[in-house]
Amino acid sequence: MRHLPQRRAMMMKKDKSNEFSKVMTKPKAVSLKELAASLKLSPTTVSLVLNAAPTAGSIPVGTQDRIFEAARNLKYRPNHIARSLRAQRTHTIGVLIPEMSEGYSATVLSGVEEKLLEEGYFYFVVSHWHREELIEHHSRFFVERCVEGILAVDTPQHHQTFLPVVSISGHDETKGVTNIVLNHEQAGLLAVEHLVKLGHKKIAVIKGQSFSSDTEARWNAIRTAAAQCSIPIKETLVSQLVGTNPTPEPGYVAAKELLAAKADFTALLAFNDISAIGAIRALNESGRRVPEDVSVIGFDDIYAAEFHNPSLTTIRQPLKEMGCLGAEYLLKRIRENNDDDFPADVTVEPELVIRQSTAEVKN
Amino acid sequence: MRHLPQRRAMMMKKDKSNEFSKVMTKPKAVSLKELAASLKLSPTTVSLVLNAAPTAGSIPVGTQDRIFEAARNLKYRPNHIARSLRAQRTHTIGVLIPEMSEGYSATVLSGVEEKLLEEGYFYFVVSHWHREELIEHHSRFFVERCVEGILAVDTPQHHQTFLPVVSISGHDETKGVTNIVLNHEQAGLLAVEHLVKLGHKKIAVIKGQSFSSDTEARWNAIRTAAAQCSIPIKETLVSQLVGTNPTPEPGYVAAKELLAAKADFTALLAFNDISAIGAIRALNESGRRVPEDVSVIGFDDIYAAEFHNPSLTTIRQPLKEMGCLGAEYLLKRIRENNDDDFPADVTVEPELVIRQSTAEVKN
DNA sequence: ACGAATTAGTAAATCGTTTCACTAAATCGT
DNA sequence: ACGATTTAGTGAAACGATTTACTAATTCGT
Repeated sequence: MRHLPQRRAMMMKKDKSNEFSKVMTKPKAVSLKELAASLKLSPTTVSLVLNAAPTAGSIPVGTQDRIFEAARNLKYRPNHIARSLRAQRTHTIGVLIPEMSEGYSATVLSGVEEKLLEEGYFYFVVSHWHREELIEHHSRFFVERCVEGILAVDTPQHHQTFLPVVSISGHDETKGVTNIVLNHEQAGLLAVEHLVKLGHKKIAVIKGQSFSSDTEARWNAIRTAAAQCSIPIKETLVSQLVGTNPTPEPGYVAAKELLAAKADFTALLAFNDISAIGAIRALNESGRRVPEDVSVIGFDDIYAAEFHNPSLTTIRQPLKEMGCLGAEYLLKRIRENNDDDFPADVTVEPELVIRQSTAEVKN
Repeated sequence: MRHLPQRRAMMMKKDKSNEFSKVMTKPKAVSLKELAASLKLSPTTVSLVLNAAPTAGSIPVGTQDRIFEAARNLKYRPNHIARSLRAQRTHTIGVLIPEMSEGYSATVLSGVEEKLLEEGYFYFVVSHWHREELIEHHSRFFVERCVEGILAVDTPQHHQTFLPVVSISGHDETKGVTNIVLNHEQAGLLAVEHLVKLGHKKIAVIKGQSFSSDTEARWNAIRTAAAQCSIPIKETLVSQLVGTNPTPEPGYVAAKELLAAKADFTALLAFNDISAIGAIRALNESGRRVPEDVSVIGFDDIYAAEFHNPSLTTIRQPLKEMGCLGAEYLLKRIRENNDDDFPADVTVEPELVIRQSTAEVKN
């Protein structure tokens, strides 16, 4: 009397797992051990064959085929966690970014993803919103999760880890960290020369936020380039982005400040495209047209730049490529784990993209 | 005589690990076993105490303190991989997105990230570029990596997995999948009513790409709303986005088509903000001003919308909130692993954001 | 003062792989 | 025909945690 209901229950369960209209009830992935048992072989043999280990040469082709077939039939998928634990390799890296929603990090990430997937790596992303303690906190989690390396995007270098680190648009001289950086001198020169060629002499500048890694380098490059062109930047024509708002709003505010100070300029060099967009809004509101009254040039060439109105003249950074490169160097470092003789810097070249936001100076 | 050199060696090693000029030489994370050994306790005890297991009540406070102190001193961090293997819980989920660089997915992701980190979860993201085989391929990798659930963003639902799945802006009736969706009817109504109130009667529409999950629902909603307002959409005033280009380019092309067909319209309902931006470009090029000659309304309210020129009137989708909600429901599903009685849909409300790209119809 | 309950732990199994060190049987060389 | 190779595998120990089921010593209740 006892086992009858039980058999019934079993059958119902089985039916259910075949029934398509019902949610599958955990088919519970098949393990190597189970696969081996079904073949009446040891897990060792199966593992060797499936991983095409050199030792597997001694296993006859017939057996190998049986193994492959069974693996396919039972839909065997090796458990990556177990494998990671045993092999002490997770094929995972951690990526630190300031925040996600604005185009810069996202574009870099698309490059990172492309390269990593090619090589069988996955990645965790976390945003730190420019908060020092979050950077540290997340780095620790990365270590706990056994990532094999860290990619820091526009993120100041914390305290050093024993993990390989590659930094994209970082400017830390921390020993052992490879920085993927733009040739800022060239970028500054391209921007300033472009404006000078158009006849501009009164050039205003919006510097980046103090926490942004590129701020200093870009500002220095612009100053140097301006000096070279004999039109040094006037102190009164310099404004700076403040706050962590990732929208064009800080650029808007910075331009408003310039305008409020009755600054006299015919061209504006914004820290990046996002802030250029904000600045254009401010200029328009004050009755100045871009580019007729003021030429505006941005940096980065994010997607929005091309389709903004007016479309943005900008100094293009190859963001996706930088992501690719960052991932590539990090993987290289992970593989050859000698930490020395890795380049401290890898430089990529900027490109002047001329669109509608700059024009010859009037009169 | 024997232990002296040994002590010396130990000291040197210690010095080296404090030396800042050298790259740290793999301090090799300390394991539970080592920590336990250093305390002359068993791993069991240490584990129990550190995890505040109920059984740990019987361990005297003094010992507990010793354990905590040693853990701090040796910088013990539990190995998440080992823990995952044993507990069969990875605290990781997989997120599928079409692609990263454009604002939509990135904004959703920022919501996802926020919620997940709160709950101690990390996530893998992968892009499928609208390619069916990549969706399947990545899903398999997710299973291999033992993610606890999958969040599909604007991604058609493949074959069913045994993993919990929550879909954001998906429209599949796959059993057991919870969809986070916009109230499309309301969205369509808001858009159409807004234009009608401004006096528009000749309304053109740019439909989304055929692969985009929202395309059909949005189109139906718009048609229904227009019919309700007694200004049915004319076939000749409908265009559609084509191609996977994530920039405004498809919108530009779609608008060009409308113009080439000499379509007569005073308002344009674009599939989303990105395509609205492209469409505005096309309209401007053909000499039509926005909003003076043509009113344009977008969908989504991505960051770019507010600062575009003209700023975009749009139907806001709470993208970040949808990300949050998606993560929340997925986690809920993971925790209570009864797969039934989960909502098939969770609806969020759209909001009309009036900016500069729409205006009263002329004459 | 005796058994019961509590205190303070520990040993060993387990999660799913990989891999090192084996072995038993068959084949080969001479 | 004998030892040496090769063939076709296997057993068991990792990897670093968690957890179940113990034990030995002490304290408690009566």
